[in-house]
Amino acid sequence: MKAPALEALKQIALRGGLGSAAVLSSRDLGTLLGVSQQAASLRILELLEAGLITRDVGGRQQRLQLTAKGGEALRREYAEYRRLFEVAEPLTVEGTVTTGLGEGAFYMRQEGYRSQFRQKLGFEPFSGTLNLRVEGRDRTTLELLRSLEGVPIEEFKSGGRTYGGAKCFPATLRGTSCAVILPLRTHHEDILEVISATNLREALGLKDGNVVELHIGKPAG
Amino acid sequence: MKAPALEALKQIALRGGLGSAAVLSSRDLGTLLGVSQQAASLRILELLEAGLITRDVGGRQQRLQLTAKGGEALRREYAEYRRLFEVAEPLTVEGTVTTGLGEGAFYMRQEGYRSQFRQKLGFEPFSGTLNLRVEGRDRTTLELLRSLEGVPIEEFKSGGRTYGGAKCFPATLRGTSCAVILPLRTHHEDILEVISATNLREALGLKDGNVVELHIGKPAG
DNA sequence: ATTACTAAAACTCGAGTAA
DNA sequence: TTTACTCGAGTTTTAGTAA
Repeated sequence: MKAPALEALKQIALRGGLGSAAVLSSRDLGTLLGVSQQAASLRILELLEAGLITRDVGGRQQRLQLTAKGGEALRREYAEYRRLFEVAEPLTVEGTVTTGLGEGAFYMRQEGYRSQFRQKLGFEPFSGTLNLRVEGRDRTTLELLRSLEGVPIEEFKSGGRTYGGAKCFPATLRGTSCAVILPLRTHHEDILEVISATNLREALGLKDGNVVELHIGKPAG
Repeated sequence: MKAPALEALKQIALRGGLGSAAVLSSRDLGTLLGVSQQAASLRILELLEAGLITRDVGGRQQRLQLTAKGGEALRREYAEYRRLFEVAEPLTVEGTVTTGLGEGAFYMRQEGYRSQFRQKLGFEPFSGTLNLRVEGRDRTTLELLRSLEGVPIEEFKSGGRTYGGAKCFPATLRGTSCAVILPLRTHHEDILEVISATNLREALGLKDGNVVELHIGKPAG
């Protein structure tokens, strides 16, 4: 997609075309873009052709609205900017301590994972995970983490079944170094699993409902 | 600024040119942008000309780095995308209490402003402003605010001079309701001015260097 | 008032190439 | 290898104008 078209798409979205229809003449769009009415008219035709917007030319005032495809195009662009500004600095996530189903501990006992943690994170993990529930705007940060590379944990087979891959992000929790682990095939839950060399719950005296800040340091792109 | 130049600036930033220098030949930049080496070379010259990047052509490998101006340009763009996808939730900004030059207090004594605050914000403002310095990633939120409408404060004339317009955003600071005021003709400083019915500095016992969280509630698009 | 066509001007691009 | 110039081809833009 060409840059001028994306710019036009963004302006239509800013004028309300993302969730609803934006009333926007080609002259006004031209003014917003700093080009002529004719050029803006062309932009609109291009966007229609590419299936990024729909139009309703009701005599006097045309109404422009982004399609799902158009919204996705903007979201991809947005993700690049987020990567630029949110990843450059350490990420902080606030989470509420919760008790999981115990599967975390089951996976943490598998040697196929343990050896990778030793090698790639540099510590022998305690055989249990600390589950943090993430809420509100911090969920955006969780989504961002999912889009980053992190430290790859490879999948492996053992005892006739496959253990899926994951990615880790070194972090600190109340000064204790640890790591966030995200399964590659995630269910997009709002839960962060934290592993550490020690039993974080005991070492830090954490109870269900406690709110903690997790600092995720400079993850790789 | 033209869209292709912005695109090039973004790619340089994504390759590490935001905080540090990106090693990036014009051929590689061309590949990233989907244009020829020659066109990418032109882009670089344009960005240098506009003062958005600096370059260090050390023989074999040129190093490109964004200037403060270049970083700001990207941040403004980012703010527009955030406006599209994130405005639904209340904004939180962290700021450090600082002492300004006292012009804030001068403006706050002008009846032309005071009457508008009474009418539009519903309180009689204390004749002084609390200056908060905003740093790091929160500067993006400041840009986002600048791109929003807020409560308009009209310009007016008095005593032979013109007092410029501004916009306000109702907010709370440590539970005390207040408002952020942004001049329309801003110098893009990293300072937020906060007004309130009370002397916030005294009422909350704030001193220079104290860090406070400002919650800006659901600003209008 | 709109949108959008035509034609010409103005740009931008990439090939060739120099340094 | 680099970067970046010239120049012709192709593309985009705008003014004029129709519908």
